[in-house]
Amino acid sequence: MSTFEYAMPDNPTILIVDDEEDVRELVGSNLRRAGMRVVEAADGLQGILFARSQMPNVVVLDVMMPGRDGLQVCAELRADEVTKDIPVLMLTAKGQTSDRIAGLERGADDYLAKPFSPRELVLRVQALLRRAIVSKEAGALKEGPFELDLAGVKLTIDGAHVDLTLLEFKLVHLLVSRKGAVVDRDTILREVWGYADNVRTRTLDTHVKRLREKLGAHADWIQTSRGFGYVFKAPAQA
Amino acid sequence: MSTFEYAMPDNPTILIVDDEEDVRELVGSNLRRAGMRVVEAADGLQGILFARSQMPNVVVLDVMMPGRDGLQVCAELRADEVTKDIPVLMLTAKGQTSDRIAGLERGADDYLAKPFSPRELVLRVQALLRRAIVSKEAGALKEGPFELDLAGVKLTIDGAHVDLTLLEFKLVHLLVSRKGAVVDRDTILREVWGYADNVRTRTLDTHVKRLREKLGAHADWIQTSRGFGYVFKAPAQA
DNA sequence: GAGAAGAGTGACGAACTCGTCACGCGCGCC
DNA sequence: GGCGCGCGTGACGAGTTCGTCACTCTTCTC
Repeated sequence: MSTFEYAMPDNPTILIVDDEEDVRELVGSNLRRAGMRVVEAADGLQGILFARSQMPNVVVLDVMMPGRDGLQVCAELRADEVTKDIPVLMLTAKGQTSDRIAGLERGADDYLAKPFSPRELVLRVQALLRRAIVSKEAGALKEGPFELDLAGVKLTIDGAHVDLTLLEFKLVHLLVSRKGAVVDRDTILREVWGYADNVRTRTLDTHVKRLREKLGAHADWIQTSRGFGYVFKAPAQA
Repeated sequence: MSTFEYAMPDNPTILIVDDEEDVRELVGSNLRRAGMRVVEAADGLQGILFARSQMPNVVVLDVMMPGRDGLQVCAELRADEVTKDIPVLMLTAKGQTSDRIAGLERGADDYLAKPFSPRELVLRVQALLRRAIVSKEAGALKEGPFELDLAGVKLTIDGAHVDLTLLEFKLVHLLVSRKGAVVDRDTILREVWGYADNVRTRTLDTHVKRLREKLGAHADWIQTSRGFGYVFKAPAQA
């Protein structure tokens, strides 16, 4: 069984907030070795300022700090519209469950107790980065040869633009976003056309036909589930 | 300092995969009490089947199971296009760092060692759900009274739906996404209409007029910068 | 195999979308 | 203040989109 591999963002920025220089150095060098750009803040206030100005991809945040502690910093990041969505991984002494709960309640995404394996730290940061990737891709959808650009209301298949009407785009978007699952007729009519349930109409059939015509050789990615609805999935092999 | 609060998705679905019925019951009752819908699978294979058919919001997955263990299940979920993005939280016996590392390497998002606090479990599931919320919101844009749903190609103003043509939607989307910045005519024509630079046309003027008509009382959010283009910004006060 | 039901298909026409034109209004410069 | 230019406006018409209809084909059940 091979190790799972995700693509990483190019040179992600990680902000380390810890008053202990040796911890910053340990964490920093390991993250740099893993291909990340590291910014260091020596206290909570500096951490908040850097989070706002640098917009890092992940914040690694020590709980025990003089002045503003990690719990306070996390709460402030979450309360600020600019930084509220930045993933936060908290470092703590070999603390109790109650400490971890306090952090999670303040919006932390993950927790790691000192002393920790540098390898585990890197992997946890990478797991948080993966979630950010999924988030970034929400404005686009790629399945098989199909690529939907939601902002531009554009479909391309194997790199070639396919000219769709708005209704056709909504239809293929619904089916692609539920790839592999049969979407029943009432659901399609409700979500694409805004119809109530149990409406008798042939317009869906007509639009599926028109969409398939435009998909050309890839028409068979949209398959009929008789008596139920339609499903977007790869054609069976010959 | 008050506890941080995030909105939760309506009735999220959590899939629990564990061969021990008492663990499934403990985890399940706590998640249900927290407002979540719970699906249970008694072994790895059933877990994979349910993940595909139910598309849960989070999978809670035990490592130690006869037959297909949690590491294998996680790897298979990640290898499958349909389930690859579902967040996975792994449960293990009081294991070593090396076990956690193996799970993270196979694509798990989080880890919790038995015995665990039910409160901590709920919070960690909620943290994973929050990440899913951020992901869902990437397809929306909100500025002042304007809300654009990119996936649905829908504009609402102060909660009221505004019926736009595709071109009008693209136009308002471009302006809103650059809120406060003047977008010059050539840029608008290029990005919305696909025209080359220096095209002489009045169609933009006409469409801005039509869009303003549809915006009614909010027409003055779209302002003319004479000789340059248009800008989306809050109207000056009287 | 027969019949019923569901989906595919081609064609029609109403409604909508979009670009252009010509006139009028407003702004900025001399 | 006058003039020129840019933008607003109403109207027109070509082209497109969309829903419906009727016929045909396919699938499923008895």
